[in-house]
Amino acid sequence: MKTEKVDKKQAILDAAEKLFCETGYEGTSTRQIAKESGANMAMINYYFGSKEGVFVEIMNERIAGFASQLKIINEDKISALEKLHKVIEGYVNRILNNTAFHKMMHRELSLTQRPEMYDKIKDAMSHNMQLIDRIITDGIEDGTFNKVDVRMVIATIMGTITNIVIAPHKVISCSNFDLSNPKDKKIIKDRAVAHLQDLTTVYLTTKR
Amino acid sequence: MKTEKVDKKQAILDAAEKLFCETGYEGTSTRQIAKESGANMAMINYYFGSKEGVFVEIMNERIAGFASQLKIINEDKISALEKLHKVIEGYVNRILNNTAFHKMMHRELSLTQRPEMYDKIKDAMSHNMQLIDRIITDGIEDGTFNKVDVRMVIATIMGTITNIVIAPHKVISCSNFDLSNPKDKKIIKDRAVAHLQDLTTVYLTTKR
DNA sequence: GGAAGTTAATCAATCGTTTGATTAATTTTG
DNA sequence: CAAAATTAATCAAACGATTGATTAACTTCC
Repeated sequence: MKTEKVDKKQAILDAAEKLFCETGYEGTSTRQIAKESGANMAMINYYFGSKEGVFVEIMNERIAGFASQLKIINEDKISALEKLHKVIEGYVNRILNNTAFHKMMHRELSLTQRPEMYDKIKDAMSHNMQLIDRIITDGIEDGTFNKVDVRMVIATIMGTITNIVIAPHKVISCSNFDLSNPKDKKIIKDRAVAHLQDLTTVYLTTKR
Repeated sequence: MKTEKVDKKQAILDAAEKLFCETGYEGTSTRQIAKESGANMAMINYYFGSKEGVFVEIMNERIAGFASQLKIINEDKISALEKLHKVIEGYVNRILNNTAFHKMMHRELSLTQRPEMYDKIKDAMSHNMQLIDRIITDGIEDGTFNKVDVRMVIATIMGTITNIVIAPHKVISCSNFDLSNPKDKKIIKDRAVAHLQDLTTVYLTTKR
């Protein structure tokens, strides 16, 4: 008997992430998840205990993948500006390669009903923020960067990317544009990186 | 007999907006709305036809208040940069004075289940975007602004503000900070306006 | 044969909505 | 003017449908 060994557990996670992204956590029923993943409803509770268990698992999985990526940058013997540009490129890439999850995460940040999840996301983000904060602060202290409102600059960098993901129509008015299309995604990625690198270069290093 | 004539209809709208913001549309039940507003459950359908009717009414009310505000700016005989600074100040003020609604609107943008609502929000935003687009484009054409990726600059301005509203912990790490506290809100407002005006000034007008 | 995986059937709880009745205010009529 | 008719507002109760979760039986596999 050749059962197609597509891991049911993973299929549930994938389907749930897709649906949670599209219609929200409360807007998605366990029956939808079961149908979309091809698993029986009871499998959700069998593997994850509850609907929220699925959600928590997705978030934990993704957040774990967060931290492992940006360590090396800060050890390179390159200028603060180059470091920042590397971070921007990495950040844009990761977020635009995971737009569904990023939307989900951001939406969860704007709700109050799962405080533990809010804190978890906040902690995961603050890690990245501290990295950027350190890069910019170092640049200011060694005189290569202007004195700026560091946290606001970070909010600008992250906010720009998030805004592009959630409201791409702001950037591309073309109606048949689709972020899930690899070609369109590449275009947006390049534009976002170019813009943010240019912006930070001018704003942080222009003598005035 | 002087019954306290607090309009039940408005009470429902107020309660619903508060709850929709805190726990999302799907996460809020009509029973909660009824309880919070002090109205009977049936009044929701009596006045608005359905739960979604309440939601649509809230959005329409708010979006209507949107358009009426920014007309004058573009007629002033002031420079493109001054216009942009005025727009930034107005935008920051409006969004930080309506953080709850703005969160709700932004969350709705990231969902796919109510396309008409998505389009409605998109249209309301595009109006403002065209205004900013025009200001920057004019500045570029008359030579006072550098040639930049206009839509990306807009995404940066709007994204920064949205990011501050939804994730204020990024800007203020102080734990007992509260955006609903007028004093704290004023501080954030001023910082956001100062940052964005400084950023746009440097980025758009620095000769290079 | 027993642990792990899978299924259909079922559970109580909650969902948004509707109902029929009642009250209070307003308008019409004699 | 006052009785009658009409309207708007409000209520408790109930509706059918759906929710997340659980059960118990069945299958698969080592």
